[in-house]
Amino acid sequence: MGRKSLKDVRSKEIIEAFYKLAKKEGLENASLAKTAEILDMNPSLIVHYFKTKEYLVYGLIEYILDKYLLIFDVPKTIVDDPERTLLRVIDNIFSDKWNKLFDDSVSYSCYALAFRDGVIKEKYKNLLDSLRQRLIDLIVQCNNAGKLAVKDPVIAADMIFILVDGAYYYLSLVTDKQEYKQKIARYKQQALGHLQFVSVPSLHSGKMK
Amino acid sequence: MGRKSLKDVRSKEIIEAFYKLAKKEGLENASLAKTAEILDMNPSLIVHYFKTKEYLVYGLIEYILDKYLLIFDVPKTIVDDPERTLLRVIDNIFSDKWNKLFDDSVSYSCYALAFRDGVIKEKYKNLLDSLRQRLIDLIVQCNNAGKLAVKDPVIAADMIFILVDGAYYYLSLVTDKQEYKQKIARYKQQALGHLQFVSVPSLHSGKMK
Amino acid sequence: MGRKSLKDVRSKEIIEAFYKLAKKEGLENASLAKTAEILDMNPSLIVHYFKTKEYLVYGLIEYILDKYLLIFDVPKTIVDDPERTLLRVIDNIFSDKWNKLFDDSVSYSCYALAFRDGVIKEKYKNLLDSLRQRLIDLIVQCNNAGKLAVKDPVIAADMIFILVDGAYYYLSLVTDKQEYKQKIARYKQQALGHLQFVSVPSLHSGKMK
Amino acid sequence: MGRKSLKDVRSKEIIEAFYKLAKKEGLENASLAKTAEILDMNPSLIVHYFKTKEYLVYGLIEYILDKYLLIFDVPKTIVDDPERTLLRVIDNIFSDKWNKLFDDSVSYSCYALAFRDGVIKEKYKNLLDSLRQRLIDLIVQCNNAGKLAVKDPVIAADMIFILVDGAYYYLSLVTDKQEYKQKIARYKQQALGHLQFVSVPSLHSGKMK
DNA sequence: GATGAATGAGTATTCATTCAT
DNA sequence: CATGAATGAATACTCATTCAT
Repeated sequence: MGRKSLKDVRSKEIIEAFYKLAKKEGLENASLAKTAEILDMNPSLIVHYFKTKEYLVYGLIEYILDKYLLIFDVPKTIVDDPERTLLRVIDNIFSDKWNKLFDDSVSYSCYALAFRDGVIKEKYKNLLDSLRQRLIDLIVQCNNAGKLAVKDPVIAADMIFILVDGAYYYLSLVTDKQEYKQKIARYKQQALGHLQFVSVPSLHSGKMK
Repeated sequence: MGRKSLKDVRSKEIIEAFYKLAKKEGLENASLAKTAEILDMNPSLIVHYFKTKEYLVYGLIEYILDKYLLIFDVPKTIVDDPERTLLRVIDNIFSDKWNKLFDDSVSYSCYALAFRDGVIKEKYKNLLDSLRQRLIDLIVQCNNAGKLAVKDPVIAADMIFILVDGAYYYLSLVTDKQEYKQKIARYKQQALGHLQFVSVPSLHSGKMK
Repeated sequence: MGRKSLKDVRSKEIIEAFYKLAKKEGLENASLAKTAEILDMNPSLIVHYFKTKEYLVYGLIEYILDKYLLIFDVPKTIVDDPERTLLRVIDNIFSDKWNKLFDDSVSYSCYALAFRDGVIKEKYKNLLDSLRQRLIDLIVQCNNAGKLAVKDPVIAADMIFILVDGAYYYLSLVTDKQEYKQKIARYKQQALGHLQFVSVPSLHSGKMK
Repeated sequence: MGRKSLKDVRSKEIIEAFYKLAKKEGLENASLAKTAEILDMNPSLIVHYFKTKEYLVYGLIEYILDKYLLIFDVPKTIVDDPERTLLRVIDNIFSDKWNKLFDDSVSYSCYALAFRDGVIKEKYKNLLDSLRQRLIDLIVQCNNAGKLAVKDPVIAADMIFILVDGAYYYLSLVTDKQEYKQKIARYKQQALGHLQFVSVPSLHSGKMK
């Protein structure tokens, strides 16, 4: 597909610097000027690439939302086994690594923007729905393979994500490691409860990579 | 000696104007200057009462968090009946009025602040925990009254709030009224599922006001 | 003379706090508000005592200038011996203690004010002239006592103070202790050179307290 | 690439306006905003060139200190004659023009800053020392040319500048022209006294321009 | 593609001061 | 005597953006 244009490279560089900055100082304090300083470039150059700050924020949000899709990343070796894939996805969601992928402050700040910016709102809605859709697909596959007996995969997927979002909302405030571990395990169990396994699965199969 | 203290009155006035502004333009765009303009007062007067913007934000957050406790407001007539009270609280949580009490943008923006400000973080943690505690108390009362048979009220209360927070996270993006209604009903049902009613309660008692 | 009025006590308290503040943050950054905070009092109270900031500054300057007259403080035991008194005064001027009496930053800042404020200018002029006059008086006494043979006491006194002011101007920048000691000794010697002693005095007699 | 750099030109323009302002209203009342207004430019442009007010003050101090070196400016015609050059330098120092080069208020205000700002302190120390060094060099040249017989040029130069700084400290308060003239002449004579001329020089050669 | 000049609006905060109590 | 309310002007600085080169 040819080499990436300088524009793409630069743009990503800028977005990443902007994200880093937002992580450190809060999205509301992340400015073009500071971003440019980090990159040792002229602020006008950022404008050159993004036209306005608004577009840079859009870029940031896409950058963040893209990360969400990583929950569905599973080792190639299990990709053909829907049950193990599904379990691995659930593992991913409730893993530490997953939680660390996002900066809580930036995430909620971006989410807050959705309510005053239609473009952002749509991006988020699309993401949340496509996350659900992919989970639905997985459940259906498992159903078809006789591994699951989920009556309404749409509802099941929705309930699982409701659980996940509510779980992280609370967990993000929990500092005690023991408490955190205990609670996340419980939430995960609840999530699994929404999937009717035909036989008890080899739990945590995802770890066998 | 000294002039009559207007501190409480004025402070509340300012916080409310600040909140109104944040609702309209976003928390990150709500400034002391604009707030003062709304109130037709000098910006320095706000500083006189709040010292710095930070403290005004603290004030705002307390103002918002206080509203959360309104879920537990039930008519005096049912306050002695733990079962009806509990049902009414669940009704409150999933009611439209409740949802409208909060501005989503401001809520998530404030929540985002918790991750870079220990004081705010603590305020939120305290709130979320005291919400849970009050629900636990209610459940225990119902248990004692023989209306519920909840084995672990702590876990039940936690699970219900996880559900609520996750639910509103998603619902806040749902614009279609039909879809909204349908989903919220399902989430409510799930919440009720965490409470083991001894006999089927007269549902939606909350509507009897 | 009765007891000191509260007004005098308070005023002095305020001036001292203001001086302390100016020492720490610079005169240009010393404000009524900060001064009041140090004293844990209401800013309006300072205004109550001093009417405006200008008068507080006048107060500060008088407070500082009064300190200058301490050079002429000598032990009672030698006050009747003009030669020993004179030597002691010279000692005082070039002593460490003397130098530490003044904060350089505040001193020069105050002096700078003299050029845009007639009242301050006059205060300084009066001080510098009265310092000279007192030195003149001492020299004349010594002349009369046959200890000195200074032809023109007026010029001698003036030259000594010129030396002192120039010396401290430079010395205030010298951080090396060795260099400081060496230079101040030389300047003192120069100052003494302006006084024609009839017989070699017992040097540093001032230390014999 | 990039626009033509106006940095040097603009910076000087700004510093000069700032100095003018400080002369008129006092350094402590000289603000970026007022400076910008004088220049009919936006305050943020000053920040563009100086980053913070602190750096503008540094610029001002350098601007002032540079002026001091003008004492050593002598006509080309006498630059090869060390004795005449030296005399001319002494003339410069005690000339009216010299005195008028500096605004007393701004000078002492800047000097006051040295005691709370290491950078400024160093700048001043460097200046005072390099002034001394240049005078030392001149004296040594005169010594070598057999015009002077100064035993310790280092001390001589130091003493002369001590005299100068002390002299101007007092003179800046003297308003009576007659008194001023008389005193400055005396101080100059004292300064010359530190230089051992082998033969009586043609005094005031500096006036022969 | 990149830099620096320039703008103009905006920020939180500080200040001295006045006035009512 | 002392406090707190209130003002209005001022501060340094930041910001996103535009434009010339």
